Amino acid sequence: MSRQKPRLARIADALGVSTATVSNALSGKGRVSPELAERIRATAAELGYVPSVAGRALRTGRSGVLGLVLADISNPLFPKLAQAIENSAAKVGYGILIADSHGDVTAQTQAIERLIERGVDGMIVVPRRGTWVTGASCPVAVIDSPSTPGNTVAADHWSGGQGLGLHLYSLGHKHVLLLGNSTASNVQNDRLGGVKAGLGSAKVETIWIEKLEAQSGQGCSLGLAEAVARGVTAIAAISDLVALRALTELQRAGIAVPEDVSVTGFDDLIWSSVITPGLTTMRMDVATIADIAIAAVLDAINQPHVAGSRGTDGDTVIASQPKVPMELVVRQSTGPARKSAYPNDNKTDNLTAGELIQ
Amino acid sequence: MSRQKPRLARIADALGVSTATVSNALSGKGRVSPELAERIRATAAELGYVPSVAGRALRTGRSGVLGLVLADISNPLFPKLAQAIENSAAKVGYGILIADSHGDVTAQTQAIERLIERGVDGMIVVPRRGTWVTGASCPVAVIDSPSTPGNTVAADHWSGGQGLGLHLYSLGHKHVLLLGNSTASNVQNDRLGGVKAGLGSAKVETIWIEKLEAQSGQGCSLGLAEAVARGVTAIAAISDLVALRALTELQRAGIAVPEDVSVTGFDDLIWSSVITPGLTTMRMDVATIADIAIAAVLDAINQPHVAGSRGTDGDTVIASQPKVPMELVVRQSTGPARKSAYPNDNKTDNLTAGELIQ
DNA sequence: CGTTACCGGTTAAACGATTAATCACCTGCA
DNA sequence: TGCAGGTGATTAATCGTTTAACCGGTAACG
Repeated sequence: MSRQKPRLARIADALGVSTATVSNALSGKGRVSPELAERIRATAAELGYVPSVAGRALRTGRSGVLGLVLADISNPLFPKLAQAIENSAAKVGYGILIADSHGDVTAQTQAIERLIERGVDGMIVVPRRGTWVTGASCPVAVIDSPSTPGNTVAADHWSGGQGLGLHLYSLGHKHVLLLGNSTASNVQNDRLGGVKAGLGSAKVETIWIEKLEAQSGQGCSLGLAEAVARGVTAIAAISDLVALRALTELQRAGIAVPEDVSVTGFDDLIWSSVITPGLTTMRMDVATIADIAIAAVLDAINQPHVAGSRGTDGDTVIASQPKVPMELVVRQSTGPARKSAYPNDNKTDNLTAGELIQ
Repeated sequence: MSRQKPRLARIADALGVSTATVSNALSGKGRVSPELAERIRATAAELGYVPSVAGRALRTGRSGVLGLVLADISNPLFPKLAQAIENSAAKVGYGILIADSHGDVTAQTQAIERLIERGVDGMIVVPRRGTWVTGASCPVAVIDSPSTPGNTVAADHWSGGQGLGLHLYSLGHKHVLLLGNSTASNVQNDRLGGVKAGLGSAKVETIWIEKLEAQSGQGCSLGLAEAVARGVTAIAAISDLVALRALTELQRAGIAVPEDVSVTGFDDLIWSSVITPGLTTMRMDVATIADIAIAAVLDAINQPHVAGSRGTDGDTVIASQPKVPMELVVRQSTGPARKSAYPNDNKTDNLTAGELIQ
């Protein structure tokens, strides 16, 4: 059955009507009698008609494809985000073309250019911190941080941090260590700022890992055992990845989580639930974020045309709801603050040691 | 400067030549005098000409886009793979359209259909184990496992496993626990089969997690402490994710890695290097795999047309080199097998406990 | 009864690039 | 001089869809 792939004309011929009528019937736009429309749909389905995107794109000037550019695809959060965006886009009939920007600005610009050449109708960009989206001649939605200018939509990192802070505070933690990577990131500042706010009067220290590693070398110890020794009862990490690093460093040092110290992360990555103890973390609602971002871009695309600039001059699109709440996921890595100092008193600790075995 | 986006005709007008000549000059195909070609290229660049993919696609029947369908985008290995494939495709001027198949077969079929409708020239599929690629009317490359029929290219999981087994064996491990998820996966069977082969005469036990969890519930203990107690000195996990689960379960139980037991994974995921101890693992060469897969698909696309079936009937494409070697990454999670039994002898163990502090 | 409005379609012109066919011109050779 | 052959460019058809414009016919309306 090697029939040629049917075009509009073939199904028009089969029914003795014009291609225009078929087009109208299938798109439901023009004026076609209901019964004819039905017959057309039927034969279209029967013949296995698949519209040619190329033909349509050429005529309408729309490709039906959006670009997704990510600062660094190897970011562990990317899979969930890509999945969510692809789903949201598919729901409204759009495809997603991916582009990796390897983290640096020139590559990001090139990636954006490639997408433009491919004729995307719009783009979703998750930029590298600090970098700026530039020179896109189509609507662009930016997913970064609510406190970043030009941001379209993002998780409410600050409130999320606050929720985590409150969680720890309500467990009685009065001395908390914060683990960040870089002070240059809005997302990170938002998150840790929120945590501090949630912790209220508790004592707070902060370690910036990038700075630490610049001195002590990549992958160096974070000195968590010492921190616990000087009274820290909880560690709030900027991400699950950092939390994991902290958790294993603590466990390796024989410090029990959560009995001796609680640990929290951010992102709810895939492994957070399979490790022991399960990681208490703050999850972002990627599905909602994706929906909003896609909707915002589509709005801009379908805008008759903004009065002023004709070129849609690379301005990033704005969304109805820029902040999306995060969700606290409580697992086993957080618990009540220990009362006793550590590890100076090695007597009652035996009962935690006992728990270790179970 | 809101000039209309220049078409071929505009640059033709600017030089007083025909569009055909411009097209020929830019593509280097027809006969154009060198100097005129140069002038054309110059003004094209000056005017910022960007060819319309829609127009070209309509005429040539090629979209310049490949589809990438993944069983489950949230697979932690996906970022690296997607990145590699996007890179390889970009090198040869192709774009990558993503599609998520949510793991189940119907969704996978739908995803493939969506890609076809979008007019992709070919596809790369990383199928869910067991599922079969069906009904694609374009060249398809499958990345799964060398032992899967229809596979185009994949990492040599068996040899990789063997390498891991040899590594452990050379460290003196004579009693090894293998951790798999499901016996239904070719990849997993290849990997563990290879490990066994590499371990030679060593004693080997295997735990299939899916089976275990069916009895004892999701996220249950894997009983690793007991395994160590009965003499296991090394644990080879089917993936880094499982290795991580094992590592934290061990650490939580106060068992030192690698002093008391060595742990290995597969994949070299992003976190493998940041945890303590760093995970010894087997990395697949995603870049090479991507290159080969892309090349195979492109070959099929550019094939004048296979003598027989006109429809390129969904047969998966074959590659020049179906197996790509894996690379052993040795970190701190593996070490010499302990000599003494465990934990029956709790005397010399103090020295490992001493090491814990450092 | 004449004018208007609508209804269910058809015609034909784009959209932008590629490419086979054609053509004018020049050179070389008999 | 006449003809074959090559060169550098043009002409025009084509890909498949959308859509503004048009059209004959009928019903409504003043």
